[in-house]
Amino acid sequence: MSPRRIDPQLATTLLEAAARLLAEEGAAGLTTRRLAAAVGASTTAVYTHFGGMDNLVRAMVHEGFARLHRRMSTVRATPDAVADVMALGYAYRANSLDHPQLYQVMFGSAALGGFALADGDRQHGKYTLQPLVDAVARATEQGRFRAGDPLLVAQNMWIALHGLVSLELGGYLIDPYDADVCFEAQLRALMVGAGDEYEATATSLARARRRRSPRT
Amino acid sequence: MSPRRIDPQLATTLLEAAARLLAEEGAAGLTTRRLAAAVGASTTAVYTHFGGMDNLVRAMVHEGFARLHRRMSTVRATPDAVADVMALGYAYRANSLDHPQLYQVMFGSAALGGFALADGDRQHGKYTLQPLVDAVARATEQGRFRAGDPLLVAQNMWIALHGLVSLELGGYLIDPYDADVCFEAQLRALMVGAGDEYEATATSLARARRRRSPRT
DNA sequence: CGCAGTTACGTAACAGCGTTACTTCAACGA
DNA sequence: TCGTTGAAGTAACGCTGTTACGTAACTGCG
Repeated sequence: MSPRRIDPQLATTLLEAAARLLAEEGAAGLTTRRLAAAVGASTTAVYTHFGGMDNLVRAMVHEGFARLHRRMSTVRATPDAVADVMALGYAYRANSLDHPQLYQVMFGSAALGGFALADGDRQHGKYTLQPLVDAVARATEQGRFRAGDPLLVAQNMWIALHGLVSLELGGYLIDPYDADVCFEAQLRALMVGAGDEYEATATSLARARRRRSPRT
Repeated sequence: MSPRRIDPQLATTLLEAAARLLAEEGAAGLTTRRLAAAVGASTTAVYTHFGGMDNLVRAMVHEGFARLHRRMSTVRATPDAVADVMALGYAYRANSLDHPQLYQVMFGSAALGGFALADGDRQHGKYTLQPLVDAVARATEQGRFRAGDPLLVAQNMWIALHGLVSLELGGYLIDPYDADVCFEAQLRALMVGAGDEYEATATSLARARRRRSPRT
């Protein structure tokens, strides 16, 4: 193949093609050679622009966290802070289901050829969690949650949510309760665990369900 | 290398070597060639005994679930069923930390060369969960948990536990709350979420902590 | 005891992987 | 117009899982 014109946007093109490959064929389908073929370049392009597959995947992960943050940020505060927390849970799960392969790479559930995230990469979840922390703080101020550190409470909710999404994407939640049932039961249990009254969670859950956003 | 005597126990030898390789060098270190070299055989042995790396890993996963089940079964029922539930949580986490690489393979957090579990393999978690289901049922009978399906409650606890262990093993729980803090906070939140009184969970947690078993 | 038949295993190869010297050639400034 | 710079291609290295083929060892039968 003859040399192509130098394309300064090749980095972006590579990232988009990599995202498509990952989404359509999974982690095993994302290889340097297939990626290069997809954009009509050679495998060297990955190295000139990213220095290797590791960094390219890292860039995808950053984009994944940014998208998750954007999606969480669309959840607006309402007078019912507990419903806000639940709505954030819906948003988190919906984003994961919209980008399942990317989610599994973001949280190490899919090893891309021994690729490993650097320590710093994992901390992108911190600012992503901020909307949840805020909602938890408001629920605490409203007296629905027990007094406590909103960050710790939010982190534990995130942990539980991740468990559900992770097992759902892995296909472990099929018998006898599917992921939908587990998810809503878990949302209520999380709110009660944080201090809310069991009966009150039903109303907030109904409100949160009505706020579910369409696929992005 | 000259042909060795036919070893009918080579399958077992391979499994043990594979477990050691996985534990010591991680998923990336477990390759057919290194495995073959470790037992002084050729890569063909993997295929005659297992039909490929997939089935060998599957056998390791089965063993992993069996070991998890054994460990969960060591938790005895006491008059404080909530403490029993918590003790099962400790056992679950301890087993995962004792065999981190295996845990990540069991739950798909480490892709071994595109290896994927079959649907049936994932259902080994069902009987593994039985001790937890029993303990939840007893806590319900004792009036500490809200009336409800013990299986669903137990499954949600498992989901949250898996989230914690999964993120802990992935190195995501470092700032500002480490995994130990999150774990005990989550245990209490799970019990409260299931219906227990917040104050009562402190006593049960103290009991469960005293029952922690040494490494196996 | 001796001779098939079956099976376990090693050798060697294939395709594909990430990665990297080395080369070529387009783009830009003087 | 020419020299410099840097992006991209070619081709190779060592690694991976997998498999066709040959061989040697064990097993059952006469």
